[in-house]
Amino acid sequence: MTEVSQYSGHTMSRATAKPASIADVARVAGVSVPTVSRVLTGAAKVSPDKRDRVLLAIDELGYRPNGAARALVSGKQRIIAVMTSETAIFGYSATIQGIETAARAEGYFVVISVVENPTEDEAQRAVELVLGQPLAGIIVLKFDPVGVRVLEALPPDIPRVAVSGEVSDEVSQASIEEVAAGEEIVRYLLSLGHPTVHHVTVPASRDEDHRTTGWRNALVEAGAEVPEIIPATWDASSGVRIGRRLAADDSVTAIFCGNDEIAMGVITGLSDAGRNVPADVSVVGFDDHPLARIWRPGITTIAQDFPGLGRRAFELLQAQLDGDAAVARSTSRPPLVVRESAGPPRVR
Amino acid sequence: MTEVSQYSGHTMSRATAKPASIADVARVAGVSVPTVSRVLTGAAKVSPDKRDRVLLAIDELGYRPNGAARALVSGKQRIIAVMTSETAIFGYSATIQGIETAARAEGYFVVISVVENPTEDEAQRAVELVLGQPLAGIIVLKFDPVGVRVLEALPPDIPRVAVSGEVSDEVSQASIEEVAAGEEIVRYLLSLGHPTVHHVTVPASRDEDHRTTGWRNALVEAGAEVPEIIPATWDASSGVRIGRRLAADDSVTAIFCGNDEIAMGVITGLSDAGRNVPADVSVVGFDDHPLARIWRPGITTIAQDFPGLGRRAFELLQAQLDGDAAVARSTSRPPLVVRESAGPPRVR
DNA sequence: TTGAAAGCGCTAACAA
DNA sequence: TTGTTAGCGCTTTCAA
Repeated sequence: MTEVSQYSGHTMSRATAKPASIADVARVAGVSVPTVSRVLTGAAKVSPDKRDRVLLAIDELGYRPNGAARALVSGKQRIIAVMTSETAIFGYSATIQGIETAARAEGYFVVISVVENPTEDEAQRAVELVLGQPLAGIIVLKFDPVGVRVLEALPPDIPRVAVSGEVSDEVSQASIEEVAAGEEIVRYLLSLGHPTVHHVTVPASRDEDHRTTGWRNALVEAGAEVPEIIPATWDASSGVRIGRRLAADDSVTAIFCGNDEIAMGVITGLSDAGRNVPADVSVVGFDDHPLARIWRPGITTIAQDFPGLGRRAFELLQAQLDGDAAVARSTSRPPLVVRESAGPPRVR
Repeated sequence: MTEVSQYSGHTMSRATAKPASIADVARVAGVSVPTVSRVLTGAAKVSPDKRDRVLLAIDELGYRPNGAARALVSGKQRIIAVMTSETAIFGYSATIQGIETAARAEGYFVVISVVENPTEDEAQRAVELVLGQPLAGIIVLKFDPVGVRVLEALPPDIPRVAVSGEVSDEVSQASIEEVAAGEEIVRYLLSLGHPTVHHVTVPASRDEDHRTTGWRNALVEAGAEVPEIIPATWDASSGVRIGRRLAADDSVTAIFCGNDEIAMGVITGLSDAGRNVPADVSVVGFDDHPLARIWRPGITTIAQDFPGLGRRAFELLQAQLDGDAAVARSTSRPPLVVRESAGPPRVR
């Protein structure tokens, strides 16, 4: 139920009158245009007298410099685009937040460009549109196939950084060592005495994402059976359905989920079906979602530092903007966080 | 632990060579600049012959129109700024997502401007910086005090829309009927037989936020005692501490939380202290967080349509951009969603 | 259908 | 210290 009401009136001038230009200010202040510019930018000395008149005129006219004109003449853009398939999912929004914070500290703004489908066409169109804006550079979130397509569609002469995804020596990249982290959490489960570890995945940027590779590595290394992968969607409810299904299978004693929200869903599904976590089944996640700590049982997980990831991506981009042409890579190793959702298997 | 590695090489040209201009294209194609422009914009007929040569030249040079120049000459900006204190918290990110989706459909981009502290100074500085960008208009998220400050700092001649917060007839506003929703969920609790309802709040845009007003209204209307308000932070862990504390108080049988994440925290705190939800204490939230459905017990809550809220905000802004100077308001009534976290009080 | 000319709002280079 | 001149890259008259 939505309602829209109208209040005509008192703001008629807002959209109609065109904004004051620097020439208007110059006229009102009785000085030349460059003098106004000098006051604005502080690039050169202006006599106190004229400076005051300029400031007065600016105030009187409510003048603000035109960003497009400034960008045009200076050739410096202060906007960077983040191209992504998602903005509201935890990992994405936390990464974007990290980018924004780092960018803001350096005087840059972040524009969001969402590309919904991983098709060549859509990526192409999105890239063309976004390049129509006055951009300094682009950060591509490559958590999923959309990022891959976007990177392919990007022309070669624009500064860009990839976040996560496949390693490449063509493009600078900020990432988290997911393979090692996946190995670590699976080894941890194995060390608890589980014969093997089942794996529920979230949608990935390619056939197999890095945490899945880590899972497989650890299993093979331990000589454990490698069960079939169970795919989930980004929606935690898909985890619930999977949990209910898995509850019926007695051979399932440990489950490694692609992220914490899916882990929560799986735990809920398991509990709904009468299985206790971690007494009957151990479940671990990935990411360290803000709610992972307050969930009961607390979710054992890998603490991905998404804001830090975003910050590192921005730093890599900034290096390019400052003229450093080298392709660079920034990685970090996320720690295992042990809580209560995993334990030894029930002795049978 | 972060590691940065450098791969010098093959991309040296990227940052150095300056991009091709429309004049370059004209020269290569052997036509005049306006002809290239005509091909680009499709504004006028161009002979197939020249058109092909232009297209070829564009391709050869990897030419892309300069966004700043276009914005300057056309006077039309395609970027709208969202000014907010937060981007990663559920309600904020879901609203921003709604704005982005609606904006993208109309060919606009969204730039994020985060203002961390609700001080006049910081709001002023943020507004000045963001207005230095080529913006079409601004959407201010007024879920908290930052939005209020930002709105005060905004010059009068820029198109703007407020999302949520205090009603005003100075500025267009998209909001959700929180007062009525707050009343409804508290009445629901009262109808279950609870003598009164305690209230845990999240940080608000003013002394008392709308859902709190609704809570108070419903209590007063029913002649129930109005307990002291318990403030929480945005962090769900603060809810856990509050839940533990409240567990000791036998008079607390129903708790209305400012959002679902706090409700989850409170439930966890209550459970940690040995109290059962909803058998011993009923707890309800607000927002309908994606995890509210899979939490156990499922959280009874108010389903705020944040993406819809964002969409409506954009539509209001677009009306202004299209020359409609009237101040308008768009509201919607969010429904109560009954799950399992609330029930009748235990008979004593 | 095409090109020449003008101009968007601003900053930078040059003289005065 | 100041003003004049030029020019950023593009679109939009205006003639031809």
